[in-house]
Amino acid sequence: MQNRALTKRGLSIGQLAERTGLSVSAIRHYESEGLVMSSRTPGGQRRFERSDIRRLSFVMIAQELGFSLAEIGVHLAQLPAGTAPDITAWNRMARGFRHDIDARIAGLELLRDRLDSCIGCGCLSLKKCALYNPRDRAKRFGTGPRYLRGDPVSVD
Amino acid sequence: MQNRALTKRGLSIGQLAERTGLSVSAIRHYESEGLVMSSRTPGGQRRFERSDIRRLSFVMIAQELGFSLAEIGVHLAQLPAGTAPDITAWNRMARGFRHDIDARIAGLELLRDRLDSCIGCGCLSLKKCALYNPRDRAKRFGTGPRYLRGDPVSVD
DNA sequence: GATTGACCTAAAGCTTACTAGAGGAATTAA
DNA sequence: TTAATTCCTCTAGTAAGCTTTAGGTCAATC
Repeated sequence: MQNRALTKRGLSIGQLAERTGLSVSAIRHYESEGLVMSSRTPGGQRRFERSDIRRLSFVMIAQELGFSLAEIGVHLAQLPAGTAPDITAWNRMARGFRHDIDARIAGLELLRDRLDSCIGCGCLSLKKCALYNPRDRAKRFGTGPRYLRGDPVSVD
Repeated sequence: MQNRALTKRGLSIGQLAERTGLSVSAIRHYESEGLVMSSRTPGGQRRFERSDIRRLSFVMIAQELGFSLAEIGVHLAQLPAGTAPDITAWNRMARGFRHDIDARIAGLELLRDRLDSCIGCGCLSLKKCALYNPRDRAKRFGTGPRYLRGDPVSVD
């Protein structure tokens, strides 16, 4: 099978995998999660658009930034599905995403600074420490169940 | 059972849970991962030190910053186990941790800036884009399998 | 001394993000 | 046309970080 050629209107899942560096199974998974869509050949095989390369590249970048697939999906939902989004659509989306990134970084910096002034200062009392104010806690990254309680916590 | 009183030399797991805001099961899990240690009563129940409150608080903070339990364990391993660490030990540990936080934030900022100049600029070509240089990719946060290939990726 | 609540262990379940394998059909190169 | 690929759909498994449940024990109070 040729690497470069488009398989008669559209990319096969294998070609898309090669272009993005993702595995075939990962792409199928992303499709099942609604991050990309595909049409089907009469035989039932997936065909993707060229613009899906960019879509999936965005997914990879956003993941590296610590966003979950669900969060990424929210942003991608702003782009037209099926057709190649134009510059305006991409830019609008990118701006919204950048906003989220900034918020995430700001949250990290805040926690870092608080850590500095609480544990780093040597007081060790942690009493009334800003770090333990649950209301201000930055949202956790990563996956898995997070049943962190919002209850006030007493620390010596 | 009294909330405030120490259960005859040491905190029970329930008391520790109450003080930290963690669940009992989470603390048991952390112990199984080596993040805290406990002694046992003649009857087999766990007893923790007061200093474990701070230890677990540190775990919570570090998690919120996006570190895995394994990574957190590496930092905590520098503190003496069983006894309350002194200010010097805490500060040494906090400095090392702060270094990791800074690295993490720097990585995020780098990716953010690259996103700006690649997707955000409107060029949409992504050709030779710095973001797709796998060597520079920041390590992903979160858990789960990451089989991101290091192969060069071709993007239209 | 009995009851009640806290605790114990061990095993299984849940979520996210995938991978791997089985069994079979569609494409494509020769 | 045939053989080699690639692709398809399930189903099941993996890792991290816990929770839940089951069946039973300990400890503090009435």
